[in-house]
Amino acid sequence: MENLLQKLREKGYKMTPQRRAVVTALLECGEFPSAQTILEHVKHTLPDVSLDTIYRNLALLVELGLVQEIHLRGRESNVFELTVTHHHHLVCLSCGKTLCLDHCPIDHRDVAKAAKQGFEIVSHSLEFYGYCRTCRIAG
Amino acid sequence: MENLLQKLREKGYKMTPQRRAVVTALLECGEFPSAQTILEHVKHTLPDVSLDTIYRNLALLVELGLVQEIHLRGRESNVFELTVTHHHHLVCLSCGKTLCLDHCPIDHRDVAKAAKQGFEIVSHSLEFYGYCRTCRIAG
DNA sequence: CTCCTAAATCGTAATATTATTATTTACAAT
DNA sequence: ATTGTAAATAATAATATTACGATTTAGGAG
Repeated sequence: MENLLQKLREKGYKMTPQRRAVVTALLECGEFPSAQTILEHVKHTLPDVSLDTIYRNLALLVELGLVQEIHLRGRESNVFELTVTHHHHLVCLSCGKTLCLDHCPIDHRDVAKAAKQGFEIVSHSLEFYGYCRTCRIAG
Repeated sequence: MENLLQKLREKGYKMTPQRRAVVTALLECGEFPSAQTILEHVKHTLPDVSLDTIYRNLALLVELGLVQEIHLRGRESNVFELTVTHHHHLVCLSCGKTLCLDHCPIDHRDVAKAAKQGFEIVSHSLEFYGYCRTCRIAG
């Protein structure tokens, strides 16, 4: 949280009760909450918060690298996770379950070198899709 | 296109005029059309086509690995591209421009090994975000 | 502490995407 | 050519996500 405050100040952003509540919700909601789930949690303390505020703050946290957004191809809404260490996810196309993958195969410097166009990479989004063991056995 | 017909047959899917028109549109629309752009192109020959059909066929083509979907973080709608060779994209967070990156740093076997959970990976989605040379110079 | 200003918020509207249902159609087998 | 069946479609509704405008607020400067 102190990390967050510092990053906000660096970029001229402010701390608000709503913003703090979104972070708290991410800490308390368990694994992979959606924007809706976070909204309901935040409403316990801030009943008038708007969904737009949730999305806006999540987008900001993603931009700051403090939160990871996970795209569940075609399924329900996207889900979110506090970034403890940078990592990626496996999404099962059959049951929709999300699994963590500790390993990140991306090196921004290597990619920027391959690009050869003066592009400055600041982040990336990567998900793997397939079938989990349970669904493979069932299917 | 013959490649497409074969892949469809393998999995029990059918070829329809709408499906063919979506592929034609991808060939003729220039770089990175959105679902809306493809809809308008298809309407020239099939005026009653529905947007749902466009999305459904694009999703199928993505599933078959024949089309790549590009997520433009927070900007307009997603865009699509026929897969000639598998590759990824750089998206500029300032002007929204999309650039191709010939190189793919992902090896499904390595990742599956790292996962160690019997997960079978069939595809992945990867985009890089940052700032293109033009926007960096502009400041 | 008060003022100032950019940032943030809420409420609402607009857009993007997916799901549902009844009907139609491709295509393989007869 | 006819038929049967699973897949595909169009129309519509539902949901997810983003944008906009008026108002409020955080937080630094005086």
